[in-house]
Amino acid sequence: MSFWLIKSEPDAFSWDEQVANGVEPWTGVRNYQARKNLAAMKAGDRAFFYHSNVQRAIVGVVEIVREAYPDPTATEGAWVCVDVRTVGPMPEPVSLAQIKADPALAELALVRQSRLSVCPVSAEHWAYLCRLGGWVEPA
DNA sequence: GCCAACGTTGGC
DNA sequence: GCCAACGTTGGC
Repeated sequence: MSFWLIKSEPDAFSWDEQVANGVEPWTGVRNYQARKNLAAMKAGDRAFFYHSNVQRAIVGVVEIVREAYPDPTATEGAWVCVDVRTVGPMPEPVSLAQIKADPALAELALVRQSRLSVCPVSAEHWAYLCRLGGWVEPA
């Protein structure tokens, strides 16, 4: 299983909307590196849901339930999307400031390449971030 | 609102 | 194929 981090501007699509919708097509990615990451996702992989721009924090966890398929919102070009399902909220959202201040997270793609909207997360970083956020597996 | 980083486009 | 101009993203 692989781990990821996906970004959304809360003004465009927020965690609250993700929770309300349950399963959501993750569309609108128009960057080749991000597309490569989307295409590498497998059903059952997990991703952090990150709020960019106004909140700048990991606010929840989602699971990939449908692997890459053509993005219906793309009017040109071979862009793809995946479907993600809400797993649960981070009990204590992990802020970007907190991540940047932590030497153990210096190698995180989120930090190294701030503009990439779909980033891989190593298993070690995943476990570490889950601890920081007080993540508990839902029953 | 500003600016830095970075991706894309287009002229040569 | 290089590089300048420009657009977009995202942190501050």
